[in-house]
Amino acid sequence: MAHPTRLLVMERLTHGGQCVNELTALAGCDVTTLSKHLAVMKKAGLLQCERRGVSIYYQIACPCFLEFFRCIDLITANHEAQIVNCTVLAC
Amino acid sequence: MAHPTRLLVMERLTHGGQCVNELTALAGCDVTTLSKHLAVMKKAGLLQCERRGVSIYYQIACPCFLEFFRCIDLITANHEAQIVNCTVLAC
DNA sequence: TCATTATTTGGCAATTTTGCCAAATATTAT
DNA sequence: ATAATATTTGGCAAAATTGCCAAATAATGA
Repeated sequence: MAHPTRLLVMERLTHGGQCVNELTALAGCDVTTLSKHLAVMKKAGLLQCERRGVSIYYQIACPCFLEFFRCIDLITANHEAQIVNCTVLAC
Repeated sequence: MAHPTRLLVMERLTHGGQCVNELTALAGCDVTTLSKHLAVMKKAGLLQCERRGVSIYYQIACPCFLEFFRCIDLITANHEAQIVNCTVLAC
């Protein structure tokens, strides 16, 4: 999951399911590239997908994943603060 | 952080700080390899370190990181359950 | 000071991951 | 059945990461 494109997709999916097409536009890469990213994350258990007509919608498989992003945001915010102000903040 | 050795180290560090030497023994790789892993995670803001005499102790920089592991454990447990029993479990 | 132990850094070959192309598969509408 | 749209798969070159060696740096104790 530690790939910029994958993180972008995951963060987008925390706001609701999306089809491959739309995620591709968001990521700005080839559709086959994104499809493979999605396949890897699905296999890992991070995503589920369901077909709706002609499109396939991906969504996050585990609600607790939202906490993960909150954690990451706190870590990076904390880290920035350390770099900029040289102070350690509780997070 | 998405590397087996790094995950192993991070999980170990959730139980308290450790010096490079001990973490190396745990990971079973060259000391220089582990040192580089630690440097990367420190630079990313995941770890802090402090010298105590001759050794350098690394520790997790952000308490909320514990939630992350809980989340990952839930995802993988859920995923296993889906593979084995073909049922979707709440997590 | 010198030797010893702990850790980091530079360098580089080996491995792994990524990303695009071409082709295949699946669904829907005509 | 055929065409059009959406997605996946196979293949492979390019890019990134990893891991070990040799050497450097840091602290401690004799």
